[in-house]
Amino acid sequence: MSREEIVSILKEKVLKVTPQRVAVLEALQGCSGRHPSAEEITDIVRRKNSNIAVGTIYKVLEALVENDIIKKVYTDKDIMRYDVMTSQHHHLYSEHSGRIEDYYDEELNRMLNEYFSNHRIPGFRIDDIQIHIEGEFSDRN
Amino acid sequence: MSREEIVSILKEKVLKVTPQRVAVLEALQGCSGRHPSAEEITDIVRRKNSNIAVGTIYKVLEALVENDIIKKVYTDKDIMRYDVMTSQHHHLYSEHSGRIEDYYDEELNRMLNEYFSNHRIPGFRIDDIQIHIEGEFSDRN
DNA sequence: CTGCGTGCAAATGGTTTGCACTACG
DNA sequence: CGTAGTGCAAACCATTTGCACGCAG
Repeated sequence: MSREEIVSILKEKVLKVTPQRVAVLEALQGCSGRHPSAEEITDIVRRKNSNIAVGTIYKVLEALVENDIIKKVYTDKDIMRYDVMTSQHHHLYSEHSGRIEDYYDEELNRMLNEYFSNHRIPGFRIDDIQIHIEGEFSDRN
Repeated sequence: MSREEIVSILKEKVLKVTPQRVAVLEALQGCSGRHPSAEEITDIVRRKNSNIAVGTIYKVLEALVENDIIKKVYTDKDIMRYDVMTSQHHHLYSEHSGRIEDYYDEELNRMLNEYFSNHRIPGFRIDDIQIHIEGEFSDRN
């Protein structure tokens, strides 16, 4: 996602293109797969760009979430984490280290989508399906 | 889960059987499927039983989570919610109302378990698989 | 120009913590 | 009896909010 792409995404959603919004998106994009918290994003932006207020980070993140540009990652902790919106994927969680990693699996997606189109849930309209896989990373850290 | 069962579960985990722990488990059990927050649990316990300190609620919940008697429910909000441990099940989330409902589906469990025993994830040991189904409840509120 | 977006600092509120007291085993 | 558990209130800290100022469209 180049700066150009970021700008066009923001324009498409009729969001004003500000240096802060671009910087936050670049930060998120830069550590894609790490699912940074607001604090980590603040650090990254401050290191690379000019200063930015913490309140602004939260307001920017809120605007991006609201416009479906990024997503909040579901966790069992009280620190929110964020994810750039890419194609349908799942997450590997390590309770032990707090690490959350993306898991892409087209075959799994096909299987799930087929399963749920054949097994409607009465009284519920499905918008999105995500698998939370809990366990432990072994070889890597 | 009767009071007797609750007592035996606590004893099995070598946790002291206190009125507070029993009350919290009864409350969780009583609104199973509602996935109450710490505050809701406090209200329920205070209504039925004697007074209980908020700090105690959190300490009790922490002990129960640590001993695999209950689970934290993954959310994208900063208010924690809890779930009694029952057989493998999934969750329906309504972003709109904040409602989280259990979804039991044996066929789905079989499919997932089979899929992941045939598709090991390199460098990751799976302990638990849970599907987060986002959407909207229609007929019921 | 005009209002949306930002910076700053104070407020909020769920959760945690420290410590004296209680009661389970 | 001794120690894990509880009550209470203060502390914590991620997130939110209000308001004056600045800049994107």
